[in-house]
Amino acid sequence: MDTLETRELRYFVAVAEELHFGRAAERLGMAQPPLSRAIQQLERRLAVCLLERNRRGVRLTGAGEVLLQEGRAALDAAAAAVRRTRRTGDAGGPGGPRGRLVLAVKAAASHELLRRLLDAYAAEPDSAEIEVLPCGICEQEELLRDGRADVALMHTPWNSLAGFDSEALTAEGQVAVLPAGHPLAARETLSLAEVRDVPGLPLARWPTRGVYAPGPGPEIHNQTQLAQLIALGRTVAVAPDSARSWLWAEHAAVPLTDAPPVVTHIAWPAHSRSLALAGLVRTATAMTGPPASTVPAG
Amino acid sequence: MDTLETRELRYFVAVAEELHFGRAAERLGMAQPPLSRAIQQLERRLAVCLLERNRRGVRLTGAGEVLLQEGRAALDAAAAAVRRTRRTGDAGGPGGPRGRLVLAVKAAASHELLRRLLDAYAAEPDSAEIEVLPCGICEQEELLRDGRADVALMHTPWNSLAGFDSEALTAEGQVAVLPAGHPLAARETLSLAEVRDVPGLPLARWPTRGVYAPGPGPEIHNQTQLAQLIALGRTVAVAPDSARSWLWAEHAAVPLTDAPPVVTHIAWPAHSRSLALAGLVRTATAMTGPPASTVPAG
DNA sequence: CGCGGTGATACCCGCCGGGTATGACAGGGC
DNA sequence: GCCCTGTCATACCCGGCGGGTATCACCGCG
Repeated sequence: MDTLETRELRYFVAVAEELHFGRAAERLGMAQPPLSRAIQQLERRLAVCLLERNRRGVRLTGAGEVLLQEGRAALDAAAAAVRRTRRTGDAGGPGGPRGRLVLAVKAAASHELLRRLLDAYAAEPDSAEIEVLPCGICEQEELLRDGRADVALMHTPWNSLAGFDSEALTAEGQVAVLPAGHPLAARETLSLAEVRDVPGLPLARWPTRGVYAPGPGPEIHNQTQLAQLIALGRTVAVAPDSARSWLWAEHAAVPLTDAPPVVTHIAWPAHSRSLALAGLVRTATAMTGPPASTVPAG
Repeated sequence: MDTLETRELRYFVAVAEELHFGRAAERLGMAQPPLSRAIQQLERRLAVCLLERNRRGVRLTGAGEVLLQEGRAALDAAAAAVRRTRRTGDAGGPGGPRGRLVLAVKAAASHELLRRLLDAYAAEPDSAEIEVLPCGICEQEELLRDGRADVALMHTPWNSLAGFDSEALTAEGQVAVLPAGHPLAARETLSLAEVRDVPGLPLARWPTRGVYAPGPGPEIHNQTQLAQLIALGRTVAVAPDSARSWLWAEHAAVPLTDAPPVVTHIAWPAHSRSLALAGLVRTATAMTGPPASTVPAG
């Protein structure tokens, strides 16, 4: 009628991502014919054309693009429902997830802040157990959406806070991270423009909101890989001030004068009602200074 | 395995809301035994106890409360996927919902702003058709979540922007709306405290984020009802300045000195990629003054 | 012109979602 | 104490449909 089963969404998303019925069916662990039929039924029920079948491949229509986007969100929501329910079920007790709270943190970022936060929260009366889930660059948003995490530390402008509740915690400047021997490493300060076009030293690219900007530099997936590439003199990176904590001897950090500040936020799914989460957020905001910088949404 | 069908979510949400298998089954248009079995299967698959069956009724466990909340969100997301896909499918064309855009507006609020916005947007080159969906107080959030609307005008602090992208448009003060003959109606200004305890004239209550605060005053569901009750001398209300536009002769408006300002935002589901929506938001922000007041989330 | 690779069709089967009938059990009225 | 009522659970059956296999229709290509 006017409701979609998650099975149908799963099927469509698979096809829309693969743009190939056979591969999609394989990914779903099923045969191709039933998948074709399911998609046809879907299109008939929605009375909408989702895919354009040219011989040789498949393309998405406008409606298909919308369903891909919205369907992913719906699947994430369903997965989140399962995960969060399971998590609270383990520990039991009413009033939301009381026993365990999964905190997603970019690996090796916000290290000092994280330590202080965990210590301060553990000292609170009846605090929940915090499981720290280290994640790749820019992965926090996905983890929050699909329920693998309950709360995350995010860094604007790298992460997007869209769709989440959040509180700003701290702000910091940015530095250029260079090979120690590089001529620019001796400078007191640098500008973004200077760093951007160092001859023979392309700027490393990491994803902003999940997508890599085009450019000549290498695509960075984790901080170790980045450190190595810099140490090898293959790239230069722009990173928040706190990155100094993981620099090697072969690295040099030079403050940037005109880079936007990096703001660390604690973020969680909108409308979360967990007591444990509320306590953690209260601890975090109280710790990093009173309501100097809070987000208006609330 | 580790995925929930929307059917199962629908069933559980019905039971969790009714707290009664028989009534829930009736609401779902099915018999009670299969519903009982479905919920049992659900609990077994999640390996979590969701309901506490005392003889004489049913109660939610902590996990059950979480699943109710998350399940509603997932069902909304699935419904939104259907609705938005259908809407764009009608008009066809790639690049997101191009043909029609549904704008949810509190009936009779922001009237002047709305008119200007619609006029300005219609004047844009290749603008989409805007369908205005008038809605009850505080209903916009639900409409955006389940896809009945694509974009909404919201008013903090009445509405919550949590979970949405938004841009602030205008801010205005608030006034007390009194029966014209009332002694306080002659005052130049009033304070919230003065309005709150006028003898024999309890403050009208309308929902903040969907829930009514407790109090002696009448619960307001729409603006006409409110206007009538005020005119009859049964209640007094606090309303934004623009409410003056719908006042009757029997009403009087007195500015409040210490009420928080009401900010009108244009809000839309996070991560929306519609070109038409982007155009509307651009028009709205450009119209109400340059980037004086924008929300940081991007 | 045959071959490979695409998605669609035809057909069959077994599972499971749903219905009906009934049971188990507790509370309340008399 | 009794039975009656209202609740959810169990037992059993059936039909639909989701999924599999085999095959077709079509096109591009060497």
